[in-house]
Amino acid sequence: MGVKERRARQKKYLRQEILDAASELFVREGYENVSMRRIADKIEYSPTTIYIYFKDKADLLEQVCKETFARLVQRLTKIMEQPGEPVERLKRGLIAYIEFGLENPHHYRATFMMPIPDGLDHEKYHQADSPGMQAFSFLTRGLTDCIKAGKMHATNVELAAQTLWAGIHGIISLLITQNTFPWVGREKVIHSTVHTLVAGLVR
Amino acid sequence: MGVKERRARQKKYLRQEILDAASELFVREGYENVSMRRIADKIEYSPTTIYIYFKDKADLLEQVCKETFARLVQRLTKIMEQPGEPVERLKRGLIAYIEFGLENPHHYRATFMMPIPDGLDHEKYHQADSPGMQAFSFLTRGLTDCIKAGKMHATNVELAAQTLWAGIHGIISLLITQNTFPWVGREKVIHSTVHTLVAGLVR
DNA sequence: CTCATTTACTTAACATCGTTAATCGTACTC
DNA sequence: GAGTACGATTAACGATGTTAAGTAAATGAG
Repeated sequence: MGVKERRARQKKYLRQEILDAASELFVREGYENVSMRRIADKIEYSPTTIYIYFKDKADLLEQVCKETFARLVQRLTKIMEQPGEPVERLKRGLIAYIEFGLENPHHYRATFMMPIPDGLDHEKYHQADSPGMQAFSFLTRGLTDCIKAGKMHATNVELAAQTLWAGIHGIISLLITQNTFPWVGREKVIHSTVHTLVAGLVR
Repeated sequence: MGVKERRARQKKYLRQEILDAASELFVREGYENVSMRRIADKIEYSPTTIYIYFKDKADLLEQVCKETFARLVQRLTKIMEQPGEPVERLKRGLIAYIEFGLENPHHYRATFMMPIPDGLDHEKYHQADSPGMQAFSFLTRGLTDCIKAGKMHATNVELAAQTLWAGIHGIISLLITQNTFPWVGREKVIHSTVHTLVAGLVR
């Protein structure tokens, strides 16, 4: 009886269709401008159907972001596998992270610039296998590589990684929300941020 | 005929009352959890009355944030007036900015972590007299002080200020939204960020 | 084949939101 | 005292996220 399997396959298919529709709307408009009804319209189902596949709107968009951040992890993996000078490699990773954030401003905003829903999720969030945390772990890995190569003093690696994260998150989120600010130049300020952070850590 | 003046005074008084009520709710709940109706309830007026004094919800909360950021400007002014070593003074300013952001997470989020409403505000925002920009100008001032004192190379000051802003904004916004993340310690990571940025710029 | 159960989905509705139009009442002007 | 300007209100619109109840078809057992 492959009937169970077929049904499961169909469910999975619709689930993905919802994710895709939500993602597309989400990319064009922001989180708050995407309504459940519009997503439902797009896939030509009733709005309540979505609630069979996802707990609520927050859950749905969390899954959407998860998909997107998985692509970031792929990109970072590729960079980290490349040989060469570790500090340069770390810098390339930072730049890639920043570019990713600017390419996917709505996803980035949803995952890192939204208040974490108060509740008991204190542990559910920030699990090691979540794409966000995987991306973060690249920082610590890149840093330890630098230390091993003697390019950096072996201070608190975790602290350094968090400092680095703060820095690149800062430039991403500012460029996203304050895009009418008279920046001295996007590329320039991105490069300056990365350079300043790394220089400050190597010392 | 002081009648016109009295009316104006009354208007101003109610306007301030609305601002205060909105601010108090705003501090406790987030932007999205404060409704016009609840603000109206608090001051015991009808919801539509608010629209006589403020264009819409965004306008009202913008004014609330303006008030709050004016306090930050005061604080920064006090710090910048103090004598002493300019790099240390700059650092104290950065710390004060970060502390302010963490003390007023909702106001900070509303002004710097929200998508700028698309429209023609491209110039209205980022006016030099807005408290946000005034606060930013402290960075350039602090940096030029350092350069004058020979503590820093005279590279592009504007670029350095924007880099600094990105960095401190990063740690503020991350600590606000990702407060369940296993930080190595709030104070530690704040200090590390400031130190790294300044060290990276002085080089 | 028949009947009961499960399953996927929809319709209807609730509470709440920001906001506008129409209206009311009163304090002012003349 | 009549007319007016203005502050505030009531009622309503359209839209939101979400839940409860209902429907119709596919599935399983006898």
